[in-house]
Parts: sequence; structure tokens; C-alpha cells
Amino acid sequence: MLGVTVGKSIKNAEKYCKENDLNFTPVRRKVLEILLKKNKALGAYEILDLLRESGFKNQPPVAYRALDFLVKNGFAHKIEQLNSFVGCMHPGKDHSPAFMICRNCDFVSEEEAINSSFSVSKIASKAGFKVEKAVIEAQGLCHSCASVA
Amino acid sequence: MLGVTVGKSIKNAEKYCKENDLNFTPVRRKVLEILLKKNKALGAYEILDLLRESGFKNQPPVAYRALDFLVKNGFAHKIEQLNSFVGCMHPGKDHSPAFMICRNCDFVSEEEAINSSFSVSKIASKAGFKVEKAVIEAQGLCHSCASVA
DNA sequence: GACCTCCATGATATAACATAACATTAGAGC
DNA sequence: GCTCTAATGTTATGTTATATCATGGAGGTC
Repeated sequence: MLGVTVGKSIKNAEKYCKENDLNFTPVRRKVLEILLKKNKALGAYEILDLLRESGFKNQPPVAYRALDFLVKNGFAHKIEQLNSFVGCMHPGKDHSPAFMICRNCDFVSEEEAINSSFSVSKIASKAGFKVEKAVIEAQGLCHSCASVA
Repeated sequence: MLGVTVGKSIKNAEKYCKENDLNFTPVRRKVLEILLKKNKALGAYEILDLLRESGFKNQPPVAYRALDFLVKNGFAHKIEQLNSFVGCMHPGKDHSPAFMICRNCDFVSEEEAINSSFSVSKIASKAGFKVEKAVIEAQGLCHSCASVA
């Protein structure tokens, strides 16, 4: 079931790349697949290990380059607080994400943050600041972990 | 003029520590002073260099320990996107900061983010997520840099 | 005033994260 | 086939952060 979703997302990414003249190479595809399958934040070196298992080269630049590509084109996001990366749930679409990071199970959910980032813009303009990019990351407990605790 | 403000902030920190049974040691004071004087985001290793110039020991743990103390007690914040630290403009007071990071001049301003973080909480509770800490960081251009460009 | 405990610091080493720089290859267009 | 460009291969190194154990110093307690 999850597999189907991942497959679909990959197909979408492929389509998007074709339409936008982007080169969706094997490593890039593999890294995206890894991120989507794991469905949690992964460090570059964890990704590197998984790449090696799949027969790819495993020097750091391999992972970082693929991640750069994915992040730049909206297929993945960097979670700054964790120095790690997550696959994006709705790439291509213009969006301003807010991340909810569970400190217990490491699960990261991506929410749409129109309202938050609207407030951020409001605060910013009051300060005469021109926002180009906003990072919103909450740490805490996800629903399942909160109910267990 | 700036010096006076810094001095005042240090005094406040000292007072706060006394009242809360915290140990405001020389390194900790010095690091806070550095952060406040520079009035911008500094990496731990930059701080380390400045500490050495003032005759302190300069192994990484020296800086990181002092920074941990300052961050934990609200005298400084970590800017996740920059892996660096800024002094806090109103320590002690309970607040939810949002940072505006100028990509041109590196200046970081701290704004109060009640509204934003309220929105974050709203998004979070819709997702069944319990927020313990929210990181809000905007990148862009500050007033002066925007008007020059 | 000797002992103990706690917290901070000293010191060494290494882990974890990220990029610079240059060589090589592969595909697209001519 | 030649050339240009984008991607990948490869080596090395830079940057950020922490683990670990040793030492020191202030305050309490008998």
C-alpha cells in the first residue's frame, strides 16, 4: 500500500522532470525512492549507506549532489534541526511547508503553512524585512507517541 | 552607545542568574558578551577564536558548553540554518522568537512570533501533534540591504 | 580540617556533517 | 567525429559537534 504511493510519487517526479527539462538520473531517483520509502528524516550518510547497498557509489558528494537536486526542485526538504532530509509529499506544487518532528519516533510530517508563513511575512514586513524563504520546524510528540506517553 | 546596552544586558543576565541559582562563570559571561557585541550570528569556532584572543582556553568544548548554557537559559539562540548563534535581546522573559536572517549582510534580527507560533500550534493540533519548541527562521534581505539593491 | 559531593573546566580524541577541486564519462547538437 | 555541457567519479579536506576521562574548586558535613 505504501509501496504504491511511493511508486506513484516517483512517477510524478519523473513526469515533472520530463516537462521541466530536468535530468531525473538513477541516483537521483534512487535517493528520492529511499526518502519516500523510509518516510522519515535521513542523514546524508544514512542515505549513502543505503545507496551502497543498492550498488551505487558511496562517496559523500554522491548523496549531497542528489539531495541538492531534489531539494532545489522541491522533491525533498532539509530539516535544519536534524541535519537531515525528507521526501516531499507534494513536489512541484508551490508550497510553504511546516515540519512537525517527533522527538520520540523521528517521524516528520509536512504540513501546509500558509497561515504561519503569512504571519511570518507580517512580522517581517513590520521589521522592514523581505522574506525569500521561511523555515518552520516544530519539535514535539506526534499523535501516537503522545498518546502512549 | 552600543557598549552601554551590552553592559546592561550582561548585568541583567547576572541578576537573572543570581536569582535563579545559575552559575554565571567567566567563560559564559565572555561568550555572551561576544555575542551581544558582535550583534550577529557567530559560529562556535569563531567564538572560540575570540575567546582565545581574550586569554581563554580554546578547545571546542569550551565554546559549546558555554553556548549550551546560554541557549538553555534563554541568553542566546541557535540559528539552525547557519549553524551559528546569536545573543538574545530579552532573556529570561518567556518568548517565541522568529529570526530574520539577511543573506547579504548576515545580520540577524529577532522578532516576537506570538502570531506565527500560534499558527504553528494550530497546524500542529490539526495534525494531532504536540509542539514543545518551534523554530521559525526567515531568510531574505534586511531593510538596508533591500533598499540598496 | 579532612572528607565528600557537585559542578565546571581542562584536555584529548574522534564523530558527524559538508564541500572543494579536478578527472572522467556520456549524451545532445552541430 | 567534434565540441559543449551536465552529471558522475575520486581524492582530499574543511567545518561542526560530541564523547570521554582527568582535574580543580566551592560548599556542606561530620
